[in-house]
Amino acid sequence: MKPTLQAVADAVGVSRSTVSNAYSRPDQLSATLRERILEAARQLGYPGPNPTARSLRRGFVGSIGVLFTSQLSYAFTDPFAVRFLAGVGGAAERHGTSMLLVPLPPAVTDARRAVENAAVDGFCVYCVADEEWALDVIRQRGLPFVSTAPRDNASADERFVGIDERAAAHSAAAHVAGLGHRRVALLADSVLPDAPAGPLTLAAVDQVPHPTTRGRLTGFADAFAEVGVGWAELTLVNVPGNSRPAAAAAIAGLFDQPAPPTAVLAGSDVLALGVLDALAARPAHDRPTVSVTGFDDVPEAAAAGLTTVRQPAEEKGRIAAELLLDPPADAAAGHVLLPTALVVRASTGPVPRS
Amino acid sequence: MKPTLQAVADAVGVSRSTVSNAYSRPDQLSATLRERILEAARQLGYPGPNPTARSLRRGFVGSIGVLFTSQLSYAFTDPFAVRFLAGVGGAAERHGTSMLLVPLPPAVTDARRAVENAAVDGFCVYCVADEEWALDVIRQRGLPFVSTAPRDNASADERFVGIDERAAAHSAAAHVAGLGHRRVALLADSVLPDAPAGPLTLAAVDQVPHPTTRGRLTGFADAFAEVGVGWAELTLVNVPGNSRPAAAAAIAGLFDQPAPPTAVLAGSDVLALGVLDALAARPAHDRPTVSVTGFDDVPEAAAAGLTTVRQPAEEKGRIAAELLLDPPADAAAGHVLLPTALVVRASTGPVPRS
DNA sequence: GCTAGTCTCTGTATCGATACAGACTGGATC
DNA sequence: GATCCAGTCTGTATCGATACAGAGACTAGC
Repeated sequence: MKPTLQAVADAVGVSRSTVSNAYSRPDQLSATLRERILEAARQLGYPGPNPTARSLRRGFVGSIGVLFTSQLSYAFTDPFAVRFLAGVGGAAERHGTSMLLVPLPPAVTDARRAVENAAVDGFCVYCVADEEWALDVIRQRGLPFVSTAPRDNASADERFVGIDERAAAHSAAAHVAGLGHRRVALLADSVLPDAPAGPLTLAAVDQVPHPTTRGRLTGFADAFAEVGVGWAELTLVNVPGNSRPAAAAAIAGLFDQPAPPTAVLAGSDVLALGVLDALAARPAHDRPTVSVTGFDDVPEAAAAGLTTVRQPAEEKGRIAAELLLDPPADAAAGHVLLPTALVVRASTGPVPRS
Repeated sequence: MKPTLQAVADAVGVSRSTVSNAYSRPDQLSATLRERILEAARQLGYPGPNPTARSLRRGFVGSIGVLFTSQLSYAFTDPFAVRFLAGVGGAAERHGTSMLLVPLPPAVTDARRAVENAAVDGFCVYCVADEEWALDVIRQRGLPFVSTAPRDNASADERFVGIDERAAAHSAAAHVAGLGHRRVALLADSVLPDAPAGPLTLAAVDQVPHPTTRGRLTGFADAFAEVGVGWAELTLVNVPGNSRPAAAAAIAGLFDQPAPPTAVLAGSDVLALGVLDALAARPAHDRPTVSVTGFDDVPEAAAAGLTTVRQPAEEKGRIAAELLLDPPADAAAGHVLLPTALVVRASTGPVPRS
């Protein structure tokens, strides 16, 4: 059907190797012969070496995988994820490498298979949930990877780019505590798997399984412990899924309770924006003054006047891809902590006198 | 190094074929033998069939390519492109297919090579510039593709999903014309390749090379022709690149001219938002009242109160992927025109009395 | 004139799997 | 007891290229 490299070789009367060299190693043959070969290829409609066959023989593919442990369409909805992807894309582009986005089916068995079958040279693991099984598969395949979230049993030689979640969260909470807030709600995505939306009682913050969420909640708790507010006095609110409507729904009832929180610390900007939505949805005469903080500093946060913790999203993606594409010789350099900064905007203020 | 399928076969004492069947065709062997094989594979650390070798033999890859004729990092900056990608991603996910984002180097020779080398089963071509060369390569490779923008020499059997650019643009312009505007600027990205930012004189709209841009500009011109304003009376403004700052820079000087436009029709929301930025940047006492329209209805448009033409971005991506992944038997069904709608918001109003 | 060295090009082995035809069992059918 | 058949498994050919060692031809140097 489609001509192969052999067909071109036969047409020109040279060996297959020579045709291959005409494409991949121009210095291995004379310019005139090379031109003759390419011309013959053009005549025959030969589209160049088959990428799959070439990858098999060469032992690498020329593309890196990005793994989201969530719906692929969700990834494009999350502004932080999009900035991250932009960073990965930029680095990949500079490196002449493609990006493979691998959707993971809900069932773990199928998802494992998807990771096993991805034709890539390595993975950037952007996790929104527990992804240990995925790393197992990647290790088994012998592929390099970079993870972007802290993990409980990460080994020292694993490449990583991320932030100090706990310290970053602390900065936001300390700001809110400094404004005098003592009745505070902490809002986070999937605090416990399958927990319902709304307030959730948890004996200790250590029980939160997902390391990122645990890190942020711990940072929040740290800051309030410093002003004498213990974990048990904080209201923990679970949101199943990182979306504005979900956050709005989870928080809505809270403001109608006897002693409602005067501040809400959210584990992401998306959640925080959902809290602002919930407040905005109330009639003006029944709208409590609540301080709200987010996390990430996505583009929408600035427009909404949201106080938040900035982390460099695009940078994170860029560095993740670079750590993968040209690994530093020094193992320590493979562990990158990015700076974060508290960005104070209009969404936080002193406790209103009631 | 890493065990191959052969190694597993040897360990269990069966043929390579049988091990292959254990993975890919479980009905071809007894359940007990299959279990023995998978167990041995686990023992040996065999990560499952090599994706590349499998693809070579089977003749397909299990992933589709998305081609942007622009920087990959740019694609994630453009809100419309992001929604499009979300649509493609959702469809790919449902189909169990991966998405390969292929960055194209600036030089055409290199870019051709990139398209030749992409290991995919087909392409969604999201073009922001002339992409005929890319389609040539894809056709030569014998791969299916779906394009999402009108093309001048598209053949009837090519799959396509898009909108009636001209009619959609007409609806926006007719709205503005109906408000009484007669001094109007048309703003578009890359009207002519390499043209400088700012006003551009063009004898006729047919001279615009890019079909999408030409379609929209023609629609704008149509509506004004109907109220007696000819092409020559419209101010055409070129923006090199679809970004807010570029649009702001290109339009800025226009409002200081003798008879400034009372309305600006932009070829995309991003450009329109740039116009609003340019206006907002002026001191309040020197800020002309200008009606502005966009195109696409990206999420930011609603927040900015921008009058625009809505086209279903995510739907476009979804349908593009579906046309690629399960092609309709009927060729006519492979050509999908999506509906558009004029969304009137605060950014357009009657001509101010001066 | 002979050895070296450089340029080109060829031939064979190999990358790691899947497809497909066929061989072998053991029981059901008549 | 011969025939058929379904259920399992094997063996060989093949997918389309690249790597690498080596063969010829040709120039240079002494």
